[in-house]
Amino acid sequence: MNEQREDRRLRRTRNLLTGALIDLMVEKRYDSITVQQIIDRAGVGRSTFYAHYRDKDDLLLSGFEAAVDGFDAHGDDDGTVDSQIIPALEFFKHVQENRHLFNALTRGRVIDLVFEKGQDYWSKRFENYLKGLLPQGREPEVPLPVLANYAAGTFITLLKWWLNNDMLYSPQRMDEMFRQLVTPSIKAALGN
Amino acid sequence: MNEQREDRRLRRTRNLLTGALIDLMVEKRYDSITVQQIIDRAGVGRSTFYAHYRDKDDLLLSGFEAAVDGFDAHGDDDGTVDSQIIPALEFFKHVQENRHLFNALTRGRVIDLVFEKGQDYWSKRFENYLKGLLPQGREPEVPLPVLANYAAGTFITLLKWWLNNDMLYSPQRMDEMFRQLVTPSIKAALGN
DNA sequence: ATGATGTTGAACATGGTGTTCGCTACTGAA
DNA sequence: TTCAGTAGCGAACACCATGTTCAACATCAT
Repeated sequence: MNEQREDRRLRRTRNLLTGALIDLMVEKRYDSITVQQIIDRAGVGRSTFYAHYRDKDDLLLSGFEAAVDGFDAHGDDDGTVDSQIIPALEFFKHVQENRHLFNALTRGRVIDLVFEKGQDYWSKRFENYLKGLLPQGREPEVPLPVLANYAAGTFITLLKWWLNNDMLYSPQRMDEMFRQLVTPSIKAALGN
Repeated sequence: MNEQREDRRLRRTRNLLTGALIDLMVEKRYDSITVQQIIDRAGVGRSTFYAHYRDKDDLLLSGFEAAVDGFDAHGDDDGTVDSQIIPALEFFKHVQENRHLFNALTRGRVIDLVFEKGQDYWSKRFENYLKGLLPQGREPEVPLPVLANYAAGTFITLLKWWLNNDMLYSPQRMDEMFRQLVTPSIKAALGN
């Protein structure tokens, strides 16, 4: 009940701060942004900031988590090599919807940190998937961990390129490219 | 003549500082390293540090340039799709020889900055190369800029994986994998 | 109205940065 | 060997960002 309400002021303050940080990240490198600048831009008191967040990084990650919330892999199994494991289309769409945040992350040079986790996660899932796909007793031409890391890395690379080029193509096209690039290599490496 | 001499003390001090920074980067994140820690470890006076370098970043980049000096693409043309453009084997070898520095860069989370430049450079060269390779009037399935960025990105991804896994395989094997992964996709995208 | 909770901003302690300067120690050349 | 020139030293300093504390004020539900 009381937690339910959550006092609109709380949410308002957090939104102001997150918005100010994103604003600033569009303008300058993340490391060069000071807490003072954030609270000035947000019109929020200094102590209020520290009542909500431990430091600048905390604010950043909270904002990011909020934006990623509500995103969960759907796993539409259409039979191709990788669709369930790396839900590329879903993710491209999601990034497009939150382009403001992701652009800021890119400019602020924090995107690497964020995507690193994603790459690890997808790489592991993909490796398990490939393990099941490989015929018994057969050795792939490229070791599975490398192969999995390659696939996840390609996805991240495409995502970065897309963000750095004003999302020139549609999410559908990007997803298509991802598969066009990764599928031949995977098939060749697995030996069929 | 006078520049030739260069007082051994100068070089010694610089080596001490670079070494201390690398030492520290092996232990902790780059941003958490202070100038004080560097000069303590190096046994060098504070003012001496600032006489040589403008700041921490300056020291880092100088050290990196020094290590990359003496490396230049050989371009051994053996007829496969990419050997001249991205001299992967040469680079894997070079990284292995300077593994100390590259490991430190990786742990210090600065590697992204350094490789970003490399990826841009290779991507552009590769795009030009592919442009010449494509039959007149034919459209590739994946746009050339994306394709080039993909190839350069794959190389960087492999390099990072290699560094993060104790250089498990030989430079020759890594080079081989790079080609096994990239070649099928390139061929498929170019339509042959 | 009242208590609970959120906000404010000044003041403060702390710690890193980069500069200055008088002194010492070493170097290479004659 | 001598000596002028150069490099290194480190204490002291001004500056600035961080994160904490606190007393006063604002807002809301009941």
